[in-house]
Amino acid sequence: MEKQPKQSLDRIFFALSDPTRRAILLRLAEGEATVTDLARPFPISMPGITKHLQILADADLIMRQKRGRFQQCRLNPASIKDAAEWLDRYRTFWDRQLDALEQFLQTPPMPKE
Amino acid sequence: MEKQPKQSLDRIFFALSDPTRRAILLRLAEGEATVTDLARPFPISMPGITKHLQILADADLIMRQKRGRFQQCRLNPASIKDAAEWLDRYRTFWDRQLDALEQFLQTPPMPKE
DNA sequence: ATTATACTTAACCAACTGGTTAAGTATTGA
DNA sequence: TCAATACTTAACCAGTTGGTTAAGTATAAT
Repeated sequence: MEKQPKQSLDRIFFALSDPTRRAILLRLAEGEATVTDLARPFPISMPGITKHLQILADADLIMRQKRGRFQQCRLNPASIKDAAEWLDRYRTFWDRQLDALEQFLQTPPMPKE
Repeated sequence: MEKQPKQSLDRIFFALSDPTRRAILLRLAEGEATVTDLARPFPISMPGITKHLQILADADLIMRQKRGRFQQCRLNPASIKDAAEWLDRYRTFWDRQLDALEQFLQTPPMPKE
């Protein structure tokens, strides 16, 4: 049913659509952490956290690196920009339309000449 | 399994995670449109489009209004800002961490005294 | 009054999500 | 060497998604 491979933005926005994953990202914004660290605040089993991390990694929002027994997780600086840029582009259109709407609704305050 | 009601950001980011829905939003950024207008570019049945619009409306990204036979759809100026603000906040953290990382990696160019 | 238009609703389907428990795999500490 | 730690993988489950077709409901046009 889903034919073409999922686009990067699809995966990024989807990853951001879950509150646990957003909380993990905000935690990682303070610095890198192990999987157990990341799991601690949540009432979710370790495999559950592993799955969330997989989704974040698939979206290139985080990077992982094994150090001994520990898996260090940290943010990936590249990916978030794509989402922010899409929203910015969208916001530009949006503001323009909003301006047009206001202009339309509002009687000109004083004719220019 | 999902207990608490879905948060606004959850719905917004989820709505943005599908390319058809993002395309619909970009189309609506050019001005309001009917459901049939919106459906035209996509190889998707009308009920499929109706579902996408429902998801966009649930996320408060669009508003709908019946005019005769037609359903006029337009952007909702309020909702997108939430997503953009979350990303901005996130980006701030991100940049800060990126700076810290660069500072750490880089030998100080010249000792201060 | 009938027909065409512009949708929506209902019912279905395969695939995926977000969670679980149980079992497996490295690595470390004693 | 053996047990504990820090995970991951596998298998399962109920609910959701993204699509479908078929049928229903207003509204408009003839």
